[in-house]
Amino acid sequence: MGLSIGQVAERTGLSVHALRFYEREGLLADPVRRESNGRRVYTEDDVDWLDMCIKFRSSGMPLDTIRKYTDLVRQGPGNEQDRLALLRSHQDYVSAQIQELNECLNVITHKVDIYTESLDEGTADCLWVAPGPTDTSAAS
Amino acid sequence: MGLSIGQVAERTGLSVHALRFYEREGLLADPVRRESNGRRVYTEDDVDWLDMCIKFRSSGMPLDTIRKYTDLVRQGPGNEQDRLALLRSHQDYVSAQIQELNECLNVITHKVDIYTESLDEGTADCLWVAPGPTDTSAAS
DNA sequence: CCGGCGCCTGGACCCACCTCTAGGTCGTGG
DNA sequence: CCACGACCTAGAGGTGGGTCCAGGCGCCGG
Repeated sequence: MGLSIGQVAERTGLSVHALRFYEREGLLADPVRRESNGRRVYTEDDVDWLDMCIKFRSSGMPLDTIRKYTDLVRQGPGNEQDRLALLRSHQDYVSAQIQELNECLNVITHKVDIYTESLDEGTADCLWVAPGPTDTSAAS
Repeated sequence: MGLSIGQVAERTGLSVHALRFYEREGLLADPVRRESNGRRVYTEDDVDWLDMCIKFRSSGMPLDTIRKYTDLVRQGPGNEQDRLALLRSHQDYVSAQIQELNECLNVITHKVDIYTESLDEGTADCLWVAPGPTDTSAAS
């Protein structure tokens, strides 16, 4: 049931270094148990928590905010509104990000299409393309 | 028709510093014209190009890659396949990002829902929630 | 008994991406 | 005439998020 840091690294995809780093940074609810020799022993719950942290991170939550959330959880019941607020705020952030990325994707796809067409038709000229929908102008 | 760096900053949302920085980094197709006194004069096309760079950046394209793209464009016609490859690759990258963000959003939304329910029902207990769909366990 | 692995710590380092500073030039308005 | 604000340059500094290294321990197989 106890996992070594190496095993956790393998499961989570985080490096051993990063795992220690995250711990130092206070991102783990409990500071990880140790064997008598000082080696870390992780539980499955630790791994679950880390997976969540990874989701947070990969959706752009700064370590600092993860730490705040962790602190709230560590404090135990009673601050659920705070946790919820934090989560909701991140939820909004992620939604906004997705929207922005979709816009970017549109622009890029538009450009890809133009290049593709031009190449298909051999008219590899006039590839100065603006991001606008009605293109008459400059710069691509 | 000519815009000062300050005006461009305002339009693009980039800082004056960032605009100079981008120029130094070779992200502008042409190295920006100058007035006799050395001040930069931007055209509308420059702004369009910058807007595109911003789209690239905000979708995670590193400056380095933007520079490569810029170089290709600067070289003129003949390398459209290369440009297209670069764009397609970024397109894939952005799509992947969107997918990942959607997964993250699901997880977060799931947690938000759980907290919301619990708070609604006053059962502000047992909020140890795992990211999995069938939650029986630990850590949130 | 030795080599090698996996782990430990603290701190130095790195990278991308800006941002800010110092020190200076114009040009305009009061 | 002088202050002010916008601009210029080169280069230093800062931030976030790790990565890596030196130096060391404990255990295991050969």
